[in-house]
Amino acid sequence: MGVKFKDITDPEPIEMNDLKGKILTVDASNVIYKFLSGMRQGDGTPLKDMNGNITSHLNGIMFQTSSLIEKEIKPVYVFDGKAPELKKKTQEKRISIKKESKQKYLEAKQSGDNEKARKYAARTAELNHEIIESSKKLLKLMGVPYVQSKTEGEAQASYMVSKGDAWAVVSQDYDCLQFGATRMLKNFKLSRSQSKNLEIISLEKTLKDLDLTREQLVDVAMLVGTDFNKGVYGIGAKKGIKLIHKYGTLEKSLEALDETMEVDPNEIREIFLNPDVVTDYDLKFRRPKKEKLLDYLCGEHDFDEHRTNNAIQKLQLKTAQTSLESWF
DNA sequence: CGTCTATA
DNA sequence: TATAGACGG
Repeated sequence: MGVKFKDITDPEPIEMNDLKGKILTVDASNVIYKFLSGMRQGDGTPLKDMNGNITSHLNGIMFQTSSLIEKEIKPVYVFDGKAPELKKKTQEKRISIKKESKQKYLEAKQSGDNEKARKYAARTAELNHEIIESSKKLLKLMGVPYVQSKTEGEAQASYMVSKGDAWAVVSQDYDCLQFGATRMLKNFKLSRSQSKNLEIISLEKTLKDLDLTREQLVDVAMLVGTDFNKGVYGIGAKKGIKLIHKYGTLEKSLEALDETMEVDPNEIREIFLNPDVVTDYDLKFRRPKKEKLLDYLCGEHDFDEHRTNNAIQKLQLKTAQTSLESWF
């Protein structure tokens, strides 16, 4: 879920058009999860091919990415590696919520309550090996770059932005700021109220507004609670900032509160400030493999040929231009 | 979630 | 041009 920093950031509105020509890093598990949970029919059943394979994620990746590239926005997908040990508790909690949801989904479906069924079905979405591998295969055929992180996708995606190799990270998760992303885009989506509430948060502005260093922001996060520690009961973002302003560090704040932390703060600092990242990534957009895409999506997974061809066209249009750009 | 279509 | 609904696989 990330840190609860909604109240202390000051996002600025931004238009989809302003992203023209920009490379954006996207936490792949994040978007794939959204496709898996959102792209369902009335009773909560996801999109499937005739063999029963789930295809919601392939549909989402294909049609979202092609539309972005048509708008000259270049998404780079960043896949999760191994999560830090400290995240175990957060992960276990998620698994138990998933189990509960599965039960409630089955109950609702049994009783014919479609609305409830759909709601709980969305929470049962699972990013298994097959989902991840099929997503990577599709991206490769599309000519869209992806990066396999060693650690958390969010950390790698943020690192690439901090290096200036990408312009912003697409995320709903404030962790990106602790990870050092200079810009994060919130409410990024294409359909419906597109760009209606698209927002950008600047790390520099955030730190300046709050009068904190990034190191101190991480300390505030630990007081509030992160995916890696529980946080102090009763301390939210605003109180956390006051404490760090007053005492300077997490340790001194804890001492003043007469509180202790269950884990070594330095271990969490390391996760946020010095994550194990890949540095030799390749962000080149390539020409889509048209025939293989048609084979894969229409042949293997029963996608509509006309719609698929349309999307491939959008990919081709821009890749032609982007490869041309690289000559200058 | 994202597309296309109907409707005003 | 903007919004609502049906559908995608």
